[in-house]
Amino acid sequence: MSHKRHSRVAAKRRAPVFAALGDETRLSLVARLCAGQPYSIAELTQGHKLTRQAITKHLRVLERAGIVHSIRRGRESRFEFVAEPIEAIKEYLDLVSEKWDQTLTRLKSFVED
Amino acid sequence: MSHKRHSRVAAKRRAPVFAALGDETRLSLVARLCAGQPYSIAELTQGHKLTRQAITKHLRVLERAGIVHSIRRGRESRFEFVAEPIEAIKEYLDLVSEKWDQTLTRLKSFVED
DNA sequence: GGAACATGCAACCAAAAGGTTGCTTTTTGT
DNA sequence: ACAAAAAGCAACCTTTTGGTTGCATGTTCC
Repeated sequence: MSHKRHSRVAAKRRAPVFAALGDETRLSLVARLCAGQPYSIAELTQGHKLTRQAITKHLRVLERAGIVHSIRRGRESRFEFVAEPIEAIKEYLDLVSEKWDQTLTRLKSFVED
Repeated sequence: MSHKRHSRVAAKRRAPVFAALGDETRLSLVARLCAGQPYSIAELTQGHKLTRQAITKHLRVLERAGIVHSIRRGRESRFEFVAEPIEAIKEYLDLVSEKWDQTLTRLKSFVED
């Protein structure tokens, strides 16, 4: 199980994760959920100007991207944060930065010649 | 100029950056561009099944998000990578992870009691 | 000057996104 | 048993997205 292969497989799943984070409302949901406690839809709707149904849709988007996970508990469904997908794209962004930094370094040494 | 204020100002710009990365085609463009050299639209179109116009649109999306920057040089417009926006969302994701880790730690110590 | 190249611009199109409203179903608490 | 709470389901609407084709404009180079 090479690292390379791992990131290749994960590659297809990256765009949806970025896309899921590409919305202010969903970013604020993530901000609340990553604090740890699971929240019900009704609770998560609090503070937003949107309807419960709209929030539900956003939560499903996050869920499809794997960023969040829901379990029905009684009459409410509780959503909780899942760290892996975000860790994965962080690693990806690290690669991008690294690649860029290498370029800068190379450029600098070229100028210094 | 507090750190807090800096990230508050940047906050509005975060979602568009994530959104811009939420597409396979654009991710692959970023992957090419972060290697350092500027590329023309025609060059960036190579290897994609899409038309030049489609690629142009994707590049404009990246540009609006600040991830990329274009300068007209003669008859071609050369696009080059800009690192800041991606650095910014990396920092943001670090905060999310950190918040989550704190929760795990708190949870663990609770269980241990 | 004119052919070939690189883009820009615009109209158009289908599908997806982001919302809403309205109604049903499941659970709870008294 | 029943009212209220929480969520699911579905239809509908508007705007955005991702793509196309067709044509105009600006540059290069011989």
